[in-house]
Amino acid sequence: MPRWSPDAALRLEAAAIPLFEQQGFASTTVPQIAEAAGLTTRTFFRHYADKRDVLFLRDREFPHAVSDFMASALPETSAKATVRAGLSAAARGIQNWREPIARRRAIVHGEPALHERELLQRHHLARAIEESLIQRGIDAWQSHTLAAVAVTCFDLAMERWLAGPDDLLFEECVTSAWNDVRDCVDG
Amino acid sequence: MPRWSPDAALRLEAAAIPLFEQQGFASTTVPQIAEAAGLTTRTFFRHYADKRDVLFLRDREFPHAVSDFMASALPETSAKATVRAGLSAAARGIQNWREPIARRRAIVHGEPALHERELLQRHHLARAIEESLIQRGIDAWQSHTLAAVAVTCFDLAMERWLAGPDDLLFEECVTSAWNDVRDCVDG
DNA sequence: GTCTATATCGCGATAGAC
DNA sequence: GTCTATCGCGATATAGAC
Repeated sequence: MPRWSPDAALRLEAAAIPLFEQQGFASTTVPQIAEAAGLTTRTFFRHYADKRDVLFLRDREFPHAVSDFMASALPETSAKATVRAGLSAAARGIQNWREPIARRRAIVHGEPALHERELLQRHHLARAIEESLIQRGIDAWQSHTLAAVAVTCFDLAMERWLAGPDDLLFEECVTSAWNDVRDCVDG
Repeated sequence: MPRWSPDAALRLEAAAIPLFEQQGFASTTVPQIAEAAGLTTRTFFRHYADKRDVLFLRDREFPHAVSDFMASALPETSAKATVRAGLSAAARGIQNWREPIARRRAIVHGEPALHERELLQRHHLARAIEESLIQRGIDAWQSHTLAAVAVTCFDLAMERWLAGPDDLLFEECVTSAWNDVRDCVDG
């Protein structure tokens, strides 16, 4: 075993979230977070680019997960079907995480600086989807458009899911959101 | 005439943009910008919440312009038609500003911190559209969805417009982007 | 790990506009 | 006088340099 716990990033995240909830993001300092995690300020900034970043640890794996999923899809599947399958898979993957997601969302949406960061993360997700589609031989512009539509639908579905009852299936929200978008542009 | 020029915010913006272009955003300090505008650091922060904000002066009027336009539309016009008319009007409004928009875009997209801010601005725009639609009696969820689709299309159109030839009409790009989105969700 | 620059903001004072 | 925009000083925390 190493002298220091190897999960410093996770411990810092676990220390930060309750502090943000109790005192607010702005009035929580990085030294406070580091001390609560039993680490130093310097260590915090070695794991996270800035104070906001501690709330986006999980998001780092998303682009990787996207390219893994897209690479594993059957080559003959259409671009739209592939993307929809990916959205469904992502929806099923987080179905059991509603409560922590909602808590984190409350923090993020309560602070413009954090909201900004989340929107950039969503943009990076769109880029990952776009690149995977291009890898599959899809036209660049169509890939770009489809990726933008996908993240828009996912976001709409997320809002509907979190606003609904406890047993609501995220996957169904994705389908609803997709149909709503179609009706919007079509009707 | 007042002792101070009343356009302090504009002068700070005019001073900042060339500095960002020449030295980069990160290595330009607020005191530098203030000095170039003949003002003090403290004054900079009274007009702008942070250093990034100086690049988003124009965006402040966008939500207002949206609600003005939507309020002036005929009540019997459908939600979709109203939004599409709004996008076309906005497209015509900036048709002659391609070069400064492209320059500003180069700065913003070169710096993640600025890109973040732009994405938040786009989100506020979507909220403004959404609220105007609700004012017109449109269902809340449909307003939300339509607003998200609208900003997505506008953004796609902007990219296509800036990537195209000098005489390309932004309004046509909006139509193209809208059709592409429809084909994506429909096909 | 330590040191330091600089972004950010609170407070009090000032100077003209009306 | 009152109001508003500016200035100067100073304090703190982030964030990067060494």
